Amino acid sequence: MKGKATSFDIAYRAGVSQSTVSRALRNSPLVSEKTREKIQQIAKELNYTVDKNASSLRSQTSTTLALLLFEDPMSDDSLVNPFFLSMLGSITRECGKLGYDLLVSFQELDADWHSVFKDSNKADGLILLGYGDYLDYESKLRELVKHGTPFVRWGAATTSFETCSIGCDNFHGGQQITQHLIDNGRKHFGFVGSVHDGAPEFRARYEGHSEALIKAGLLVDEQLQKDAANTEEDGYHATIALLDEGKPLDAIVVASDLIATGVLKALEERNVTVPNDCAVVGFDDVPIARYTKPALTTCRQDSTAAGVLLVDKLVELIKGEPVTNSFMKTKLVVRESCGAKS
Amino acid sequence: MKGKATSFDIAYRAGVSQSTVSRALRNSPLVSEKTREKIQQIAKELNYTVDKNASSLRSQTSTTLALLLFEDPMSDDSLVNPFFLSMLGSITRECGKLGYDLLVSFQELDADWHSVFKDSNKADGLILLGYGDYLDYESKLRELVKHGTPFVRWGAATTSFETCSIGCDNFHGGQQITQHLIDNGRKHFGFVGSVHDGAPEFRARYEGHSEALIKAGLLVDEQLQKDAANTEEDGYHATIALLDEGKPLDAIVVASDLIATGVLKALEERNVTVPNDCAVVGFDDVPIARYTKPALTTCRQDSTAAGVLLVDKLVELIKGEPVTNSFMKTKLVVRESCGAKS
DNA sequence: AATTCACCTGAATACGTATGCATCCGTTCG
DNA sequence: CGAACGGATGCATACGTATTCAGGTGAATT
Repeated sequence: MKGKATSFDIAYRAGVSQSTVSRALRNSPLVSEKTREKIQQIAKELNYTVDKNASSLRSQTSTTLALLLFEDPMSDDSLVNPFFLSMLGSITRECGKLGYDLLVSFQELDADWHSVFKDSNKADGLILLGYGDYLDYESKLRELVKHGTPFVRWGAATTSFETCSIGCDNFHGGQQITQHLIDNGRKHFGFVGSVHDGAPEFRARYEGHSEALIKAGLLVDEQLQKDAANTEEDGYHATIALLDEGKPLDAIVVASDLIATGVLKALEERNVTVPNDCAVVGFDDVPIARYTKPALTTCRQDSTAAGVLLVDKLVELIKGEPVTNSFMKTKLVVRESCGAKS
Repeated sequence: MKGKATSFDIAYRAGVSQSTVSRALRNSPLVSEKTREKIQQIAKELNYTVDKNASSLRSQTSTTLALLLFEDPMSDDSLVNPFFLSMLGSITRECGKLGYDLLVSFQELDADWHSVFKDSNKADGLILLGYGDYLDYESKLRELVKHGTPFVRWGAATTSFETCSIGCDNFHGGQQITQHLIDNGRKHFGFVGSVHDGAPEFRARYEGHSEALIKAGLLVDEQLQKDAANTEEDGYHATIALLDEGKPLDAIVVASDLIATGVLKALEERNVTVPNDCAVVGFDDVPIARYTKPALTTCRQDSTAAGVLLVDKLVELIKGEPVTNSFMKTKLVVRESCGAKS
């Protein structure tokens, strides 16, 4: 026995043909129980493993999913959006459970990722992760569809054509968390997070936020909405700008927890007490949210469930089953920064 | 042109043989520059991608690395050790840079992961990530070595046989951070983190810690060392136990940041002010460390550099180049919890 | 006893690429 | 002028598996 054992080695030892070995190992009903057991026994003894490349080549299916992470190229340190990271855990586990391998990679927005993975048979399907609707993002999705490549993505559904999107109801979340502040007597609201050219998720949250204000008969002041990309620094600067407006302010709704950390920093620097002077709420319920100075009240997206759902739906797609978009409920997590507990 | 384009399709269009196409696409010097350009041109037009399975099967090399994460099976929520998560980012990026695909998976400790990945030709080499020296961990490493499977791991070097380990100098780190507290006048030390049957990393940190105490002529009281696995909860309970000893205590050295969050929680509950009454220091410099109530003074392991190093070394190993263990310096990060800034 | 049938098994082939070996052509050298 | 040679290409094959198709056996049916 030199080199790795092949199905021929097993066949020889079992006194059968290679075909039978292949069938036995895949639990085909075509092979009798007795020979199957014998073959599987020998396979175990030889420490045999099916050669993935040969198997995939022959069957034209790789039993592998590819997770593509899109990210702001600027943040070239290892800092990845913590929300996506925590999804990664459950995606990985779910893949393992279903017997799929998982390929992980970062993708530049301008690269031709849309053809590489499927054409090269590296993966049977794609999981797309990343905030934002970048310039040619949608055109590439369209190409995937045309190409017949199975894929799922986290985020808002595209209305223009059929894809499988899984996301949380950002509009409702924005409404929910704003309503909570209103219920606690807050009246003068600011909003920090890009609304104009950023991620559509942020926009939806803002719209939900505005809706809640309007319903409560409160003012929506566009000057109190400050853009911020999904970083602590942007949150800091946006908040400084917000405070410099000099208008009354007793609550800030922030588009993400990560941004909110910067908001808190700015408020502390300006000696604005949270939550007494001003309430702050985030979005995502990232691990850090529990540890910020006043612990952050936020709107949880269940990343674990999301990861599982993404994988399950993708596998269904691959198997040719019809799949629909799916939206998850957000859940209000009340901590200290909203002042509701005092 | 039905289905995906193959090298034969290109050959036909270029008026050459499939062999020449294969060579041209791999930039072999055997093919003339003119035909090479022509072929690459056609390949681009056809949106051709090399079939990974066929290529790997033929060449017996997959240009893929596998990242195996070992983890306490108990924590079945998506919570992964944040330190490893942050390494994942740079590992992924470095793989991309070197042209390798990356396969990510969690592994049960008892599974036969040691044979699966290499034998099945899924990956050319393995990256092993996870604290701890579990029961048959070393015996499996031994098997990998015997098998000739290239692999690298994060952690302390095994002395018993040749492997490529990359880690930080935990002993030095423990010394360093303890010395810092001593320099700031602390005299009565506790230590929280498993030393007896846990991860060897924790033990090394404890030993460095003890060494610093001894050199300074301070007491090492074994009753003030409390075991804790790498979770917030364990840190909490260990600290309660520590306080219940009733001995004087003005500094706690903690084996990891994650544990330290639990330590802080316990101290707050018992109305022990940090850092005035008692200083606390962690280890790792996890993202959360910046956000704990008094921001955590800690000992940074440069996870970005570590990830790059792991990948680079593994690729060298795969290419048959000799590789040595490598240890990274730890860096003291002074924040608020040690009291040095007041 | 001849036919059918169900149940297993084996022979042969295809998946798409990479590579050792043979070939071919034009050039240079003795 | 024939031989030797180097550069560029083609031919044929192997990588290890999955699957189609064609047997082959024994039992059951007519």
